[in-house]
Amino acid sequence: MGRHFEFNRDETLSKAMSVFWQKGYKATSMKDLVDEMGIQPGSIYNTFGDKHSLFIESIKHYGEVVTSNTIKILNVEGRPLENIRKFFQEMVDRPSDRQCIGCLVVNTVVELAPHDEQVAEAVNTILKNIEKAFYNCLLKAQELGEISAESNIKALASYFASSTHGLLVTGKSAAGRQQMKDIVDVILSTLK
Amino acid sequence: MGRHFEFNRDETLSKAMSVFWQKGYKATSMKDLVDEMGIQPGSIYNTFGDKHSLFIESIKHYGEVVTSNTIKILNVEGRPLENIRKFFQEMVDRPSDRQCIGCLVVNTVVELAPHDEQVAEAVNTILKNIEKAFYNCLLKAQELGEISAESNIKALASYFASSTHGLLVTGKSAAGRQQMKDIVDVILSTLK
DNA sequence: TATATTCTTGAACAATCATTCAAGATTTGA
DNA sequence: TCAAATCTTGAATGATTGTTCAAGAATATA
Repeated sequence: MGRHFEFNRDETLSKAMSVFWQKGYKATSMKDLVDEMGIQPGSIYNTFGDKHSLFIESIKHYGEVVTSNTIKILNVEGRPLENIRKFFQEMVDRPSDRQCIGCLVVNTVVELAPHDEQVAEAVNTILKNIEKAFYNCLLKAQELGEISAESNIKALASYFASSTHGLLVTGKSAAGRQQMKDIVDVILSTLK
Repeated sequence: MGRHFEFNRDETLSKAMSVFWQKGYKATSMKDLVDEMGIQPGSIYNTFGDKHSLFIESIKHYGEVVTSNTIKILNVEGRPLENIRKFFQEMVDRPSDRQCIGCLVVNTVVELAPHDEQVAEAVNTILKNIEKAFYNCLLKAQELGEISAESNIKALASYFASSTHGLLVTGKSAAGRQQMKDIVDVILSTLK
């Protein structure tokens, strides 16, 4: 009983996520959120709590929607190493505006994680998922004999995750496509 | 003629730089700067202009003092590849609080560069210097026969710079020392 | 239809933000 | 010693911040 919600919770959360992704946490004002989400402050506070809680939810939403979609390619059946190559190729092929906004998780690690325990926890969960995806992929590659049984795939997984972060930062600066391609070539050379 | 300055310009600039480094641009308030720099708003505005100008100067100061000191190791005479290894070893050996604040340039690339042309320019200048340092080091390695003449040292220089950014992000998250060491081992394996 | 319940609105709030400026302090040159 | 010049101070400014809340709108049940 009572009045119905006039907006879809997931849709507005997704819009909030986009604003935080583009502008960062501190630079996003409640006015920005009101404008973009299309609902008034009261509805935001009633639905998501305060700005900080909305941000935490936005990060989790990012992990469930954006990140999990990005790393899906690593789970494709067939040739694991080829999946890793495609993953990095994908990072190079992004249009320049997409390079500029980078990744909400990496952006947040840099801006907030060291000063905010709650944010750090939400972000680290996603980071672990990324690393796990690389690890599982490398494990399959090892089982299929695509890489040596002596390879330290735990170290390799951490390395590919860290390399991804590096590319996301490099993509945000004035790096051109060719430079990104060069870097990816070297990153992937560790698989030979 | 007239009253003398009671503070040293470079010293206060260095203090401002430290605050921005620790907290980021948006999260640093004028009150923070007044507290840390030890001078009143009027003196800050009189000496450095507004907050944004002070930030630009802080970045340039960082490039001249911190970055240039960090990459100095790449120019040491003798065995260039050993210099690169020492450079990355240095990144691993940093204490955890140093890992957390990361690098002002990388922090700024992520937080501001995509939305602020002036900042982007100041930051890109430093990024180019880092890459150039790697390039010159690799060039010497090639001349000394430490690496093959066929190596694409331009790509390698971009790669090492990008890898450094990745490590700085990884260091800001919950990564432990062993994980950082593992990553560095893989990064350096491209030199073999 | 009447009442209770719940969501929406947006004006109002106190706190904080970056910035300014007039008054006071200090120094130099006359 | 006086006047001009320059730096320091910190209260005041208006804008913006995140947040609240009372009034209005919509729905469900009785």
